[in-house]
Amino acid sequence: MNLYFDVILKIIPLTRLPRAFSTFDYQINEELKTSVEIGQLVKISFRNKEIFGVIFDIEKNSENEKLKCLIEIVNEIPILNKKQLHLYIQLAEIYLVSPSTFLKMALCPLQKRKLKKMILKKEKPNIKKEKPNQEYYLYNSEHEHKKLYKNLKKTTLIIVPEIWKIEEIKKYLPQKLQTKVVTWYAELSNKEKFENWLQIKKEEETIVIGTRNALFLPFNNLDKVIIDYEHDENLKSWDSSPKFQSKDIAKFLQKLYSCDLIFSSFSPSFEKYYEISKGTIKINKKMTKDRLLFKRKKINEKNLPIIINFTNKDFFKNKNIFSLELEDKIKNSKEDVFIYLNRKGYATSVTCMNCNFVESDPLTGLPLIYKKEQNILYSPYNNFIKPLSATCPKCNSELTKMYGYGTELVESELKKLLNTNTNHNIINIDKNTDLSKFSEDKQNIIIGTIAAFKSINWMKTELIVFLDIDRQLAIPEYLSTENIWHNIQEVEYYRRTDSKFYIQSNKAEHTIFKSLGEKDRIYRTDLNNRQKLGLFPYKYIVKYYYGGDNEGQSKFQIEQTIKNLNLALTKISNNVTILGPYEMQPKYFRRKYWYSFAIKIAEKNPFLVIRQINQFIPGNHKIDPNPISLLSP
DNA sequence: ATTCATCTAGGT
DNA sequence: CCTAGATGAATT
Repeated sequence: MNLYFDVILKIIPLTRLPRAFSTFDYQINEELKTSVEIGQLVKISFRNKEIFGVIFDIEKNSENEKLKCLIEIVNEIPILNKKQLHLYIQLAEIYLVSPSTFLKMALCPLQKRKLKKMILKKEKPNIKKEKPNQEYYLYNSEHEHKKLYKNLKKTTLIIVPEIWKIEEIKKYLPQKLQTKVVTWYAELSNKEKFENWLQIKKEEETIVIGTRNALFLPFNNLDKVIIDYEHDENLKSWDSSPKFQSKDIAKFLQKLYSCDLIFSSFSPSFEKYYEISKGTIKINKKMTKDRLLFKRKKINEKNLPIIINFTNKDFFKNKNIFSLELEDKIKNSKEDVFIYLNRKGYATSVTCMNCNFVESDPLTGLPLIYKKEQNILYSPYNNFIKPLSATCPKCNSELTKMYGYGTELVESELKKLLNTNTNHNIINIDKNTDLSKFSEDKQNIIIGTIAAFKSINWMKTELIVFLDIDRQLAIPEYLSTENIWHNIQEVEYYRRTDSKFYIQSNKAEHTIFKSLGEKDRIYRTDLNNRQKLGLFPYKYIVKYYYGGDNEGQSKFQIEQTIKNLNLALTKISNNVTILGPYEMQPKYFRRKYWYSFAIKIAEKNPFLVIRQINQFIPGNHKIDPNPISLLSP
């Protein structure tokens, strides 16, 4: 074979690889040598299999190494440009994954056969904007929301937090633009992904509406990126690695394509409120003289949510979950009712009313969950099971009772309350919603978690109830206040103006409830608090964590890392502080013991610092920049 | 990560 | 002696 030895191709294989692997070296034969280019899609032999790869770099082979040979160049026109490649590499360094992870997200749907037919266009040099804009679009109604999508042009990427919102946005577009829409979300089949991917590559002008993974598609050019429902936690990849926040990635895209960037929502995130009030991001609304973003409402205004004071005593003594007032409202309702709970399951924990003892898992330290069918307590994180005792193990009091409850208990209580033979239809919604359960002619009473929001027919709903908001307020995460706030605002945004919205709580004095008529208050109070504690958005937080086979080793490992990092930090930046080490909640999870620490970065560009710091992080550690939870792995 | 080879306990 | 499952090394 006629091998060409003086050139090495640095190739990123399109297969999932651990963090430590970035590029692999290949050589190339004489006839292909002249047409080789950075960014081309190529076929390589990797682990005795033929797979695709992307040429990342072309170097001189000074060592005269013997290497495997490139099989073929799939397409002469590069599938990614240098800037895009550079971004994926940069992101890989930040999120501690192999570059192949991001390349796979960009090029995931490529299939062997069809590829040969693929026609790629040579890139046209874009006329780049002098100064790309960053703006906030606040909308208070569907009408205002639609306006955002009225004058879309060229190529626009719209990111929404959940799949079902893709269709919602699509309907907002003018008719003639709707035909140009390409959607992108994980549940598309490989075939659909390939077709949509091709369309994005081929067409000069497309409008892409998708969930967070659409951020990594290789666009030829981008005019505008819109992050809608900007307050929503699902814009964060919180459950799978790489754990990116879409809003962070969008800023990288703005640099790459020099496109406009719009964040929008009916309920701005606290972080964006901070930016708006600081003037770092422009907004489409005028602030008042007092620099308030929202108009104040009179407390007696009929459409404000109503707080029902429901003390622990009511709950324990009556053995009831509804206040009398609520029972009355539910009984007298004629149209749909939506009862919101923040978690599913039967009971969350068992507690003694006398001595406050809580039955907990000895391993994780977390409260055990009561399983009605077997009358047992169990831990969801391991196999720990324990029968429920009638008396408190600590003080022998008989007052051991459930605290916290799920949709099942609400369902059975509702049935008691309403008698079963009447004209209503009780629906318990979990993640797998069956829309056929909804009745057209009967009154629907829907019990659900946040997942139920998409199934509610708001025009038919006259009563909305938040039942156990106290439990959500007790979650020891700094973002929990903000999340509850957005939950309430989501109802406020969607519900009919003549509907009633009741919130049952034993913390009626909480700022959240005081803020219902003057929204700016909760933003300022919570932001003040975050400033004091040095949290986001005042400091950029990065969580590092590690799970080992035994507790001591995990703790030691994290302590070592912090030690090394402290030494390194003197050279990197003075504006970084370390929080921890601390054990995670739950500390035993997926057969590992988890320890963690977090860093707080007070720099304009935190990602530069993160890339430097990551060099001192061992390969077995995980990273979560801008986390939604500091405690859980 | 995933593959692929080697090792091991337990059964025939 | 065979095999399913476990363990571990290597990927250009």
